[in-house]
Amino acid sequence: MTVRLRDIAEEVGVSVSTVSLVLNERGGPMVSKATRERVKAEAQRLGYQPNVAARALVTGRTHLVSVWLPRGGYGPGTQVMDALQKHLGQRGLSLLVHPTVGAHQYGEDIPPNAGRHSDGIIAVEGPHPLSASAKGPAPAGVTNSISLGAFADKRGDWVQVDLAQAARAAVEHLIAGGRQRVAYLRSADAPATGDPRDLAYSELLAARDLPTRYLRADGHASEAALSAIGACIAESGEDRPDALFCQNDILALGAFRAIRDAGLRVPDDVALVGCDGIPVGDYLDPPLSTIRQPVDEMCRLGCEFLADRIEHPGGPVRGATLTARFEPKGSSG
Amino acid sequence: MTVRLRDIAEEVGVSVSTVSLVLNERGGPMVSKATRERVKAEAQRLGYQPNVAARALVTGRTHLVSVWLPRGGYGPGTQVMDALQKHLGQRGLSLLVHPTVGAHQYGEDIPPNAGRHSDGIIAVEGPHPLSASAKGPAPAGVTNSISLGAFADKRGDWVQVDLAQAARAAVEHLIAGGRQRVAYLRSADAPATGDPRDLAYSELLAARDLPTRYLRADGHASEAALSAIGACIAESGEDRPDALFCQNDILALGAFRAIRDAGLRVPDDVALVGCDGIPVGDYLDPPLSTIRQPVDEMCRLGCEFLADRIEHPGGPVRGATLTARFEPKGSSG
DNA sequence: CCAACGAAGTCAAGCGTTTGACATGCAGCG
DNA sequence: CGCTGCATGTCAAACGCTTGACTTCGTTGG
Repeated sequence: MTVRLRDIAEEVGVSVSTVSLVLNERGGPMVSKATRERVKAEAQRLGYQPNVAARALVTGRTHLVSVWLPRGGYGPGTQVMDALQKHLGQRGLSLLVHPTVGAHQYGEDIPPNAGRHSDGIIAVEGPHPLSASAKGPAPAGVTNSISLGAFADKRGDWVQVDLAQAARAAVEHLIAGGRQRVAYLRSADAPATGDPRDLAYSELLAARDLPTRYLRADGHASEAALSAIGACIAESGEDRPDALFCQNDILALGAFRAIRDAGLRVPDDVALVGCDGIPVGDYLDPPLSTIRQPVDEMCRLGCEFLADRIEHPGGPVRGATLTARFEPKGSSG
Repeated sequence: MTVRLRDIAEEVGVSVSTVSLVLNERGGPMVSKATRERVKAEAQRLGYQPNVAARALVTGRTHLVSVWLPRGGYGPGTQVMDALQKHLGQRGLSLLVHPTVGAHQYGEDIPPNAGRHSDGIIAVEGPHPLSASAKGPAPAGVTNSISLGAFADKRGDWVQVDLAQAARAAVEHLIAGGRQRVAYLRSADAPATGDPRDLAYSELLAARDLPTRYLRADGHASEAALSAIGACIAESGEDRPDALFCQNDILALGAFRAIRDAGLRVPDDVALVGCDGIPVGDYLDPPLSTIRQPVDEMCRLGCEFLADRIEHPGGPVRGATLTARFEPKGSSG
């Protein structure tokens, strides 16, 4: 059988309360040094581990945090998870991961009792679970949550990654390289409006009187980009884009291949810029120009804000803005 | 406040037990259709969601499953998580993810109470948590676990992916392509012995009287492969390998780049084969030859075995072997 | 010598569910 | 009319832990 507080208490000859007091190092009534030592030793010897359910029942805290993470096309997913684990772990919290259908919608992937298991929710590239825009069932009993990413929802705690400057830098870099027909490739799954990449693109091209061209991949996956760009090149002839700004690196990967499949070269024939800074980008030939997101810092702040809110539910709303950096590499000329 | 069984009971005018009985559809005492409807309606109206901690305390089940997943260099990580979520979700289980330091060792990443939160553990490319070889603290109260992957630990339930045939096919493919100096690149973090890729390599080369050459990357990351292969090429001169069999795709990625950085071409100068079948492999130029793991099937079976064991802890040990497939693409000529 | 006090520890209620044992009422039967 | 049997429901203990209120006892100050 698993060992309970009572087992330790009986062994040592004290009450259950005393054992609890000792093991939790609480400030309550005092326990003599001698008893404390005996209790600790016995707990150690028996290999006691608290029953988290019982503890959660009375304290109302589980020391678990739910992470709602876009599935599939979300490139930085692994980095985000590792970073979150690192920072949450330092505060004694573990990760309950719910991959969701996509950015800004939660769908069927979140069980209705999702909120009950955890002390808080980290919505990566998604709105706060209770917001009107959070499609899908609102889990019961959720009060602590934070929204992270480029599309952070600011109706609660948030950490936003500002892509605007980097996006402008990227587009200007393409234009400065002499590109005349710059296209923008976005995923059909992404929020349609307010994308800072899109904004930078349309603004800067308009300012130079260059034509814009919007391409749409049917989903987040590389495959979708592959067929979208393949079709675009096939039907455009000489009019095909000579530069491509992709909403994310996964799409860029598909575009990369479509360009080569068409017998064209990157960056000579088509310059390519992605977004996110996924690790494999550096290992392509040529390496992928990208907008690198400060994933670790974003997660660090997010964990700090959420952990603080869990401790003090009534505290003021907190937010922070980080800036992404454009990193030109070989793929953009 | 959150709504409890008692709130529903008072509203409807029945006892808490009755409400519990209705909501759990248990076979116990009968409840009239009329009451049942009233209870359900009221639960719906109040938005009742059970307190999982209280339930876990009495039933001993949390409906959570811990996944111990190698961090960093483990390519199929995201695929595995998505597949596990899909299959566990169908059985009402959610995912508690613990990224660990690496295959076959758990280290500091597993909190000592990890076992208490979940009904079972899925050790991906790792030994059963209670095995002697599971370095790191053995979490208390763990009885249900399954080991998944190429290095499945068979001292409990397991699903193994057999790489042997595919590895032989890969090596033979390289030899058949006329390669004379085939090298094998492995990670220093991987288990040193019993690797079927290694075995196929050494056996088949010996059978042909071809020289073997072992290269070692200092870790799982592409970066480690980059410097290992870079150094190898620099110091070998004409003697450099003309084919490279990599323990996994992430390493292959680094090797890919090192080869190009040295001014050599894939596959003309060096043929390349990886292992795992990570999604990006298809988008490289040329696409990466790889040994594709049946990730989804592995996860499906793993979830089935584990879920069954959770239901019937005393059942017989179960195991299954799946075979990986060699998929030659452009990178191996 | 007695009141007051602090240190050390215990009591017991309560967290929200589940569940086997029991209660109630009514129909049918001999 | 008393009994059995069934349908419908309630009781109350238990799960393991936390915590505010309380007890006990030895010491100290007046």
